[in-house]
Amino acid sequence: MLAKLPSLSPLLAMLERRSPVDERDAKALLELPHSLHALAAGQYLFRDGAKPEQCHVLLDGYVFRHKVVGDGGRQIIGLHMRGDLLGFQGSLLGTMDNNVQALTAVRLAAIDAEAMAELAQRRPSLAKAIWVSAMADASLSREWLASIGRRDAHARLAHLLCELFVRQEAAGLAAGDSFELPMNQEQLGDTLGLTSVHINRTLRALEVEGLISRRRRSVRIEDWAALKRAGDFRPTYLHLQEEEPAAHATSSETSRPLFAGWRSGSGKKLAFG
Amino acid sequence: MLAKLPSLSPLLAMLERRSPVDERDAKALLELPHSLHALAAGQYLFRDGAKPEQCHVLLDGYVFRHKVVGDGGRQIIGLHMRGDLLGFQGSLLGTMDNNVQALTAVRLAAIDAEAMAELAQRRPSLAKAIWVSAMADASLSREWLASIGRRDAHARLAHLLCELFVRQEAAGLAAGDSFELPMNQEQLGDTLGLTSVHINRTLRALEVEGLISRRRRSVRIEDWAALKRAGDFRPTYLHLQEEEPAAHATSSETSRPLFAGWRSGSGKKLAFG
DNA sequence: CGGTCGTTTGATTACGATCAAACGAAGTGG
DNA sequence: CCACTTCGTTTGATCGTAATCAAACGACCG
Repeated sequence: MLAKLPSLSPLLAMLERRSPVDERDAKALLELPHSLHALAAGQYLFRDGAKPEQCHVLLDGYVFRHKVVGDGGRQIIGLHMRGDLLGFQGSLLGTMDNNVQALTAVRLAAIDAEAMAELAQRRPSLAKAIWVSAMADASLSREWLASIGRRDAHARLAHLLCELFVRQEAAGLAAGDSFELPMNQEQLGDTLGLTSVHINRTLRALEVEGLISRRRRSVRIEDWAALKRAGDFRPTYLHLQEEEPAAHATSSETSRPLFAGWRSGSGKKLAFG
Repeated sequence: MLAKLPSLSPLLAMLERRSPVDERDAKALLELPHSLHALAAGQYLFRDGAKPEQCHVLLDGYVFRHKVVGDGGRQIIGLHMRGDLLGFQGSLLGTMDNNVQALTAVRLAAIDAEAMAELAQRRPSLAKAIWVSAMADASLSREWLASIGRRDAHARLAHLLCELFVRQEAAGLAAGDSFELPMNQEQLGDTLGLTSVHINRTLRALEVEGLISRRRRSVRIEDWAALKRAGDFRPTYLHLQEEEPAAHATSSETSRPLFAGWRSGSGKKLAFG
């Protein structure tokens, strides 16, 4: 009955990017009842403390999650783009512990969370795919944690730009070597734990070093290798199938030393496994 | 057939702390085949880049996850204690993107990841409980992100101490108003994105302010209300059933303003939902 | 053409890093 | 039982990255 391209196909595409979905399950997913909505930039999808009963599939535009700390500071803890599933975790946990807000104008499809959970229970390949996408999401948070905790402003910003580029590319949103930076400098600061002033200067630095150039909200990558190096960017944590251009052997990850920082006296290591 | 207390009961207890598990499913879980292991402090459970085929239930001791960034710095991205399930996410994603290492001497049970996943597929209440615990884990990362990004050293440390206390209490590990701090000051620094020197001074500050006292690796909470205040600690993000002593109305979370930091011109807010 | 939002730049401050060294506790071997 | 070692904690002095405060500038909009 659905006309040409089903509304939920961006969700399916996102899931299939990380885990195969068999044909019957795909069909069932696309036929899930849903309603379409449009939001202006700044509107909330979920608020901290809310009890979500629907989850949303992001069809177009950008969305961010954030937490507000005691002194009024805001930390952006996640960015979402086309295909991402929002609020599924909140519906499982019962209560949202963060805010989800539209970064740009946004189109989305709302699905009953119960129906979603029930479908996942009956469709193993879908359940797996949703699991994998949720775990990949968590993986992003952990990489951000490492970035904010242990990289300086320059590397942090370079890392975020790399991530945005690769994710947009994977979602079919990046054109060539340019991508959209859907946030202003204050929001960038709140994402990286910096101030907007410092973002401005750091952005400028990346530009004069010849790593990127900007025009309005669009960023062009002038030197991908150098940007990756500056940001210490290794895309494994994104858990996307395709491993980037090439020249990036995954096996090298496995053979890294990894003993850095541990100086316990207990002689034997690796006795387990 | 199982003698007295089944080995996997800490896992079941952890799951039931967040989501009910019905009796048949609980029994099936406890009967999962597994092998028991002991590790010394410093040994690795999983390494970045590994492809785990087993997951581990932590029976005793403490474990931490960490990432190593380009310049050799280490960021600790998670702490685990009795009952926690480790490596399930890694087995789903196929490749570990962080290291999991014993913080103290540790006892654990290893379960075949396939068997675990299959059991979850056949046992709805278990599947739900595992989902919820995984999502709660992700929720912790997000709170840590907010803490490292937007709280100063003093608040960050106070927040971590609050979290450790509440989690140990929930796991039945905290005695009265004292709890174990299973890490040294360098590890605390790597957890909070600070140096060990600064941890030392901040710890001292919390002590002279009368919020805590210490003896060896044990911390006693001298003023819980003040410590929570100092750390901006609101335990919602832990997603534990019990909501702490009392005097903490969850509904107050819902009614907070939450507009802080957003200054978009697009007049209407909250038009959605 | 004023008004608002976002970007850019400058001057100063401060929080936490870094460097360095002494001290204390626990374990080891003579 | 006491040197001796090792690991962790503590303290001091100085440095540097990023915050803060302040203001001008630029772009878009009605």
